[in-house]
Amino acid sequence: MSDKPVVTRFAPSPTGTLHIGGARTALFNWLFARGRGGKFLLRIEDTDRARSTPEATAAIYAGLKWLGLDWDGDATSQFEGAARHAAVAHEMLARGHAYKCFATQDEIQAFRDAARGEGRSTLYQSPWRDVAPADHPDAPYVIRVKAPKSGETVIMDQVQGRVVWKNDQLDDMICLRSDGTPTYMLAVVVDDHDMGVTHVIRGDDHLANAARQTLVYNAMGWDVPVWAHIPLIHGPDGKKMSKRHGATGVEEYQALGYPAAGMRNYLTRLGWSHGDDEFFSDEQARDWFNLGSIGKSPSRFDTKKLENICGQHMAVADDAALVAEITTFLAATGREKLSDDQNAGLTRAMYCLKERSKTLPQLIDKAYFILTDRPIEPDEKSARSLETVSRGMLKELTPHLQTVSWGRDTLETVVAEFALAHDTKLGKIAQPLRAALAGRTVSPSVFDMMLVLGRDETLARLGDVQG
RNA sequence: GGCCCGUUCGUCUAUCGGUUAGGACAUCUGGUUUUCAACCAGGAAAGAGGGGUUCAACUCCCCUACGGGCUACCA
Repeated sequence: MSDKPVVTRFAPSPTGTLHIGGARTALFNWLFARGRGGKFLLRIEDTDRARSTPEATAAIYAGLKWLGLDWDGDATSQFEGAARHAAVAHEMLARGHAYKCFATQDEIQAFRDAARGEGRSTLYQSPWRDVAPADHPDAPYVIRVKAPKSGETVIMDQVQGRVVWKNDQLDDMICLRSDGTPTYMLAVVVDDHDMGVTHVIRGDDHLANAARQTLVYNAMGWDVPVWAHIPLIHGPDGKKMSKRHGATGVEEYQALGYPAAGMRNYLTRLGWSHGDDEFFSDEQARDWFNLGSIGKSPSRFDTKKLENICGQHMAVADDAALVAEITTFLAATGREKLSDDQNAGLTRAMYCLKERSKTLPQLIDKAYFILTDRPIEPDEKSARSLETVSRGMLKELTPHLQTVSWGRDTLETVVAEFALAHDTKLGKIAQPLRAALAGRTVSPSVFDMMLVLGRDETLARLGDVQG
């Protein structure tokens, strides 16, 4: 069983956007499969017709695509397998591992109320469990599994270890509803089995379900998959991540401009470790990822660390890839796309932009000088460094720039000597230069801007502010 | 209520019976600097509490506290 090719799956229910916790679950499944030459499948758990929406399904696809988590084959719909699920329920019935229960929901509710009132277990004990078919009424029924009354059910979990339940704690859960539709508990097992899933990696809110689902595997005589129940991601206050904490959906992080590579790295490291390694490539993540190094306790989401990791990824990213990522970012956030000239400029400037930004918006902000055309309209802050004295200095500096050879070293030398000759600090001349070139107080180095802009454009911008 | 899971610096984590309990982010102090980012040097910062087991426990066992999950004809 361990030498079978790995098959993992991500099985979200389409009732909202792709939650950050779901994204990490998907990521772990993807990493595990991709690192072992296995398959990563996507199944949409849409059996709850009332809550499932096509928009949510689209959001899940979009979120996974943004994160770069590609799945094998087409995504499947759980709902479409309803007939197959029902057939399995009836097969369990035929095998004597399930039974028809004619209890009404009112009867069950009354049982639970009474049980709770008396402090007994609220697990429903159906009176129909051992009733012969000949004595069945002609009435609506559900199909329940026959949970063993004694002994125990053991889950060997790659993250949680060995977890044991006394069988009398397991209820005869419903597999087929009275309207003939399958419940989630049945459908997951059938689908995972039919899809050949070898490793079920999911949130630990499903840990207890694993025991109940084992009943179905056993009833059908199917191999139980390898389990790995991973702890949930919490907000900064340790509570389950929710809207109160700010962004919860991956599309929000995309809109905030976190690069996907940084997001993957951060999410991978959240709850999983490989010694002291914090910053790594996708390739390393795939090679290193394993189930045994997943932590057992929930981890808190830390935006500061996310930013730090993202900054490191941007700094080493390929220039063209970053330009492409910015293009999709602008499109995804409904902003105007860049012109060919702007794209070319951005590409030329990328070397000095990427190492000073942690998010895409920060990078775009610093790229202002290359994305804007003359005449530059200085913002309020930068305008302050363009008073009379500064303008005079720029005017004096200009001739020097007309003749110098246009290279980083020579430019630095010229400006430094100019500052020295005027008995002033480099900063005193750099700020007005920055204001003239970028119209902002924050930008790349003035020398980098001059190089990227070129001599003509630089001189033109300097001329613009000299009045 | 019942069952199950968890608990190392503020945060993410390393450690898998013997360490001055390590790293990273954040934070603080210096330095560098042309703004931002970065960089260099240094500081502060942790084993929830209580019992065991052991020559030795963060590490194994038990109890308590706290946090979380499940307990649906939801997924």
